[in-house]
Amino acid sequence: MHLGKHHRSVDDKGRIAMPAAFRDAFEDTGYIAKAPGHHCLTAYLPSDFTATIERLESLLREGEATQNEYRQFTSSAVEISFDAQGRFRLPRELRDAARIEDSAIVAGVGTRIEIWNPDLWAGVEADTDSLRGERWL
Amino acid sequence: MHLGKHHRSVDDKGRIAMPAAFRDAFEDTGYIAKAPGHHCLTAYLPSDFTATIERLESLLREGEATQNEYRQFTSSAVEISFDAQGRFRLPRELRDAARIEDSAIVAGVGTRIEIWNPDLWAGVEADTDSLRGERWL
DNA sequence: GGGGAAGAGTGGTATAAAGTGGGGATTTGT
DNA sequence: ACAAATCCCCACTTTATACCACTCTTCCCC
Repeated sequence: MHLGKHHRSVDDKGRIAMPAAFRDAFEDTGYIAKAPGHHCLTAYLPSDFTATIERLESLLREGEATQNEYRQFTSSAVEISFDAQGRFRLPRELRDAARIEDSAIVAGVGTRIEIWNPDLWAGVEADTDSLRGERWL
Repeated sequence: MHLGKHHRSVDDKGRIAMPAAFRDAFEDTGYIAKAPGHHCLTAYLPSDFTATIERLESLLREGEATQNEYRQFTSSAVEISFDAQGRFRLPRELRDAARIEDSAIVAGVGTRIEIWNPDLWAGVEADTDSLRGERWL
């Protein structure tokens, strides 16, 4: 369970410090991919990533997902590792896809961790139309 | 598991640098063939290639594949080797088949590696109709 | 409350590796 | 024998990786 929102600088080499709250969940590596249909990235623990891939491959065999869907997800993904300071490197390709420049929001979203452009994240928080917490609080 | 998208130049000798992320998976050689039904090429590790051939031959015996299908796949395939810089040579025949000229996209697509004309790859990424990630994220 | 230690976040530099281009010898085919 | 293609080096540029240094906050412990 990942919780909390963290603002992080992104230096000119694309390095981002993984918030300490999330860091311990990763052993040495993790995976990052574009979140389909959203303007953000998703970070996965190794076990979560392989489970996700297997879910997608299963849908592919059943004809419930397309080859292009599979191509987009796998080809956007990268394996990450951490330096001695707990930072990982976000390739330019992924930074561009999520419009991330010199800072980012790393947010724990329950089952997953998302990485956002701060301005786009502000849009998430500004979206109060769909708030109907009375149904689940 | 092959992941990530890499843009590569193709020089006038048809040489392409295999992305370092994939290179280690190949020992000394590999195989490249036309991807049936798609406008791209597929690169195989030696073990994956023989497994693919055996799968196709099995389908052939069961009458689930045609001799022409078998002819097209096997005759399009070439064995590749790598120079000291990690590059392989893509024969003109295959470059023409995939409309590859002076640059290419080499993409890790989970179980396989694909080689695309950059413009045709852009079409893959533009295909958002089939994106329904909420089903497997 | 003050001092010190530990951890978190940020920035820079040096070294290694990856990617690219080209020359020239050798082989292949005509 | 000649032209074209292929192979084997070498050289250069860019990018990634490892390492080191500094600041700031937090948390103890005295």
